[in-house]
Amino acid sequence: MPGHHPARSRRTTERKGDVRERVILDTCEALLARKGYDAMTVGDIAQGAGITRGALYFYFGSKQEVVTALVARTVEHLWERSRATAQADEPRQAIAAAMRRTVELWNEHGLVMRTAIDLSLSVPEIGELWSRTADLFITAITAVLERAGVQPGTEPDQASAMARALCWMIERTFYHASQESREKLQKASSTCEHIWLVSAGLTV
Amino acid sequence: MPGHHPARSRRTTERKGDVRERVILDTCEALLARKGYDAMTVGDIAQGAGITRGALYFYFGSKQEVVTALVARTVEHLWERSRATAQADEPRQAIAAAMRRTVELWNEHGLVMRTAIDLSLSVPEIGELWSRTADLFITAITAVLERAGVQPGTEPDQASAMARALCWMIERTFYHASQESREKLQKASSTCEHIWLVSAGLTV
DNA sequence: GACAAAAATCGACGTCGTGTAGAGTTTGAA
DNA sequence: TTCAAACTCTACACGACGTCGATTTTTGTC
Repeated sequence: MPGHHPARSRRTTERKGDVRERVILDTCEALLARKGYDAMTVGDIAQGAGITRGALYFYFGSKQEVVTALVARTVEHLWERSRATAQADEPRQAIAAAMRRTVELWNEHGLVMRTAIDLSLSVPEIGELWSRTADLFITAITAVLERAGVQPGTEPDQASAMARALCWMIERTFYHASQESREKLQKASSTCEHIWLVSAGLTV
Repeated sequence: MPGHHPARSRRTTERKGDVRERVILDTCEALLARKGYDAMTVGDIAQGAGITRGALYFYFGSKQEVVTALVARTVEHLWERSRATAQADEPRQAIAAAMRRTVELWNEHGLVMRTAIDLSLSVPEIGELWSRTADLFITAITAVLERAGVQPGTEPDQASAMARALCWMIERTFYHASQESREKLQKASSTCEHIWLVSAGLTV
């Protein structure tokens, strides 16, 4: 997101600015945890990164751009992880694996994910990023449901519609649980997994 | 929320200020729809209500207080409506009735409800208001689940935990659907109802 | 209907955070 | 060495917020 100076591609040695950029994002993440988005000021970020406001505006055009870059960095990581996870064939296993992975993601990046959700409305760029991420999950859930025998086409239990609802359930449940504690997150995961299983027709 | 002058209770004739207060909230709601929370300024609200900024600060201490009052007004209405709805005995009927009512509420007050959700984090007062509202729904869902035979105590399918997850599913699904169209809202409702039914063990 | 108290309104002010401008310094490749 | 780019800083202008004190209008009472 270094919008100002386009030609900083193909390069072996790391520019000083690349480091700064990373430090800025790290600082932003820390401040987000400590003060929250509204209370966090551009001056705070700059100070935390050891530069002045003026210098920060060389890297990012606004406070929103900083946070957008932070979200982008995190979301990038989510996508990587999603790609890396092998798709199990057996629905029960697939569901268990997916929930396990989701718990991990929220444990590691809960703060930024919550921020992304919160800012999805006011910062369209972030909204886009998050919605693309959600679509990834919805697609995956849909696949599992269909493999478990849920009809792809008939309303209202068509797989994709159900997948969407289940995705929002997981998002919101984890959103809240991740604010509390790891234990809550684990319990929330169990509950969501159970509902997912039942919805897939895999009753115990 | 007329915090400034406490002793305005028991009164038959309506003060001029009571009208203004209502006009301010109405204006705020309209602006919220047109520009969104961030873009909406205190000056905008005042101008829309036909007064100056200074006058508005006589009624409310801040922009947040105005929106909080608006949310409070709406939430009050939700509670009223919830109380008025008779609790059907038969689970299937109860679920159908609840979803029907939820669709109505989101159709009428979707904008303010979405705003309440968005500001739950940054405005603690609103967070409290909304969380209390959610608890109402969770309690209701729990009751239905238990009446349908879901164990109240055993993990992870204890009724209250499932109810919480289902509540968040409905909230988030309706949140998104109500931004699109009434049709989407209706479809979303069907899907949520289906998942709720299945979760209650009332498989078709 | 007059009059005092309360309610309501206004305009001006100080503060804070944002984003921009321009000038100066460092870095690195030719 | 030199020159352009990458980088940094201080200073400024703007907009929104919230406060203050003075002033006008409304309200209830005699």
